[in-house]
Amino acid sequence: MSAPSPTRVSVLLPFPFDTAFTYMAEEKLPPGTLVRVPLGPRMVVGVVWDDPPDIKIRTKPVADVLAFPPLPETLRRFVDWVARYTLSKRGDVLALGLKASLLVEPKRRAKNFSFGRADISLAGPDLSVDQGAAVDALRASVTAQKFAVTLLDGVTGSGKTEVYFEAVAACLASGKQALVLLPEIALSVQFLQRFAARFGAAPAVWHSELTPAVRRETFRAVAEGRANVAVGARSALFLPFPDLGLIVVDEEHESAFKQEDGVMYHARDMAVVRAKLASALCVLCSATPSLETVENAATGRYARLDLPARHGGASLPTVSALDMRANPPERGKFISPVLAEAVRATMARGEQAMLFLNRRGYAPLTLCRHCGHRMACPNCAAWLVEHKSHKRLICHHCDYGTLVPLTCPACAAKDSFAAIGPGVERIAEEVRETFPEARVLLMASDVIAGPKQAAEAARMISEREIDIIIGTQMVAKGWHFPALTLVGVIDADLGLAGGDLRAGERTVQMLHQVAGRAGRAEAPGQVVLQTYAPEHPVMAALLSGDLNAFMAQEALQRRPGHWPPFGRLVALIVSCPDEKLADQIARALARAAPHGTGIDILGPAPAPFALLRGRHRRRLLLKATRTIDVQSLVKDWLARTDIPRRVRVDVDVDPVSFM
DNA sequence: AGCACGCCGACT
DNA sequence: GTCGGCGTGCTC
Repeated sequence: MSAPSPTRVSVLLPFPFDTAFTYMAEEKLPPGTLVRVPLGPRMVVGVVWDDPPDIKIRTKPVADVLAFPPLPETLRRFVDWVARYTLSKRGDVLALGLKASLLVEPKRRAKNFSFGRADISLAGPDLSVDQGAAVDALRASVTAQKFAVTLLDGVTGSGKTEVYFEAVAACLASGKQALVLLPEIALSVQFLQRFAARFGAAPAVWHSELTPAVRRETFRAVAEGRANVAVGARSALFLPFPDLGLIVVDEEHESAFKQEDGVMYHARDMAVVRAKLASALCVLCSATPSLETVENAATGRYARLDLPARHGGASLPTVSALDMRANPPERGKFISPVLAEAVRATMARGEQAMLFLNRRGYAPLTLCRHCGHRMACPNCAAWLVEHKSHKRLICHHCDYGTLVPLTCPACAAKDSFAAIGPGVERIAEEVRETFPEARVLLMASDVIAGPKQAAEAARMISEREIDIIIGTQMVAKGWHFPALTLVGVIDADLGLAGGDLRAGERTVQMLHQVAGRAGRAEAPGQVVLQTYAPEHPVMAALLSGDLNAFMAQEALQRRPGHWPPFGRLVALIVSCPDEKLADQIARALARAAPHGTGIDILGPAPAPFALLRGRHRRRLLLKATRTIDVQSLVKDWLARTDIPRRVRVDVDVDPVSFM
């Protein structure tokens, strides 16, 4: 027996360093061990990493070894992988899971903490034949304990959730842990109730609004295996599951899975990687799967399960396009008389109607009738949006707010402002005028700010205290309201303008999801799309309900130019408070850009928000064929370009939003 | 990220 | 004469 002798250990710190630091330890510490180490004048928590320690550098000693299970190897490899893929620093990626969960010492332990220990002895629900077949297939995959990806494509209301709950049950029965990723946790009160009904307990929940104490307890419960199932937003991928058997990504097409700042990763894509590293099953669920996933299923990389019919005898809603050129609303109004009549008829039957407009506030533009001045944000290239509920003009990009001025700042005219265009507040106003007897509920993020309000809204609708719901995309998904039979889309064309690569795909997905709120029980559903372009392929797809044909058409358009998913994109966003300098560096990057077969450089062009939070932005796009290693290309590209410190270059691998 | 150091403007 | 602004650089 030899006495423990001091050794050097590599420690990755949750800060913007790509390299692990080397410290001196009393004895050998296995990789994954959590340690407290000195960093400059302070003490920080880091993780012993697998890199060889630096043998030359001067070291400080490890201060403390934390009593915590080592971070699993699969998580460490995942952190390395995500960093390499997104061109981020490994420390930044580590911080996604570690930050605010272990670094802070809570004053007291979390009260009423639920560990997320699901009870798998409870009986599952009665399933339809389709559901049963899908459950059997998923059970077989999850018990195989091998990496695989399955697309679960089910129409809205087909009971996808019940199906993947059975996959979760099978995973837990085999002694492994399960993770369910959802796009928005705040709205999942209904979801958590369904989970509790199936498993007899709430799952461990993970999202950005948790208090540090709850975060810490959850992190530990997952690491120790006491929590066997977690439900969370994208960063739940970085929880330290020692024995992960299943990842479900619900609403996999949702762009909310893409992190748009800091480490820019797509949680759906990284879920597949996490599953691969853990030899687990990954299930991607959607009624409107992304073209990426559809293509992976078509080429056989992913398995595919379909639920083509609604559950419990409900039928899919009928969809019609309302040509606004032939049926215009009254001057100053936005609801066509045809849609108003449909709302009236729905209420007369004692059913509920929902009007959807994906625009918050009262009016998206405030304009001086006298001189034409438009109220714009001083920090961003964006108009200020009037919010009557707050009596303010607000920038939706930086949260700048100001009172509506009494006189025009440009020409000093009094009371000269006109509200141009509708937001949901304005639609609510019109509805209250048109249907004074109706009980109206507005659902938008400024009114429904948290899970409590969302739950109360859901209760009011379920208990039939509401006749007409007006909402933004917050109402589009996940809800199940049996008495809701009419969905009216105020502006179906919104979102199609702008030439974004995925504008059509996104609009189809969102409107199909909203449409899916109608007629989920016995009473048949009806959807009315107000549009000025009823012949547009997006409308045609929604009318026919044949989304597969639409996606096939999308694929046909994207394939020849090697647009995603048939090629790869990397966006470089150059930003600087000084516009000239931003321009100059963007042009320097363009000159230094890589070239060769299969590589295209687009730009520099003003980024879609050419001014954001006081920074001028330019964008370059690298488009490459699938076999090209874009990460190395971009790394070298940045390395040979001189970038002054005041200029920031953000790299977005696989950008989703071009706005 | 955080913190120290450092060199220029308007205050007690 | 100092307090403090945040640009720059460093942390094993």
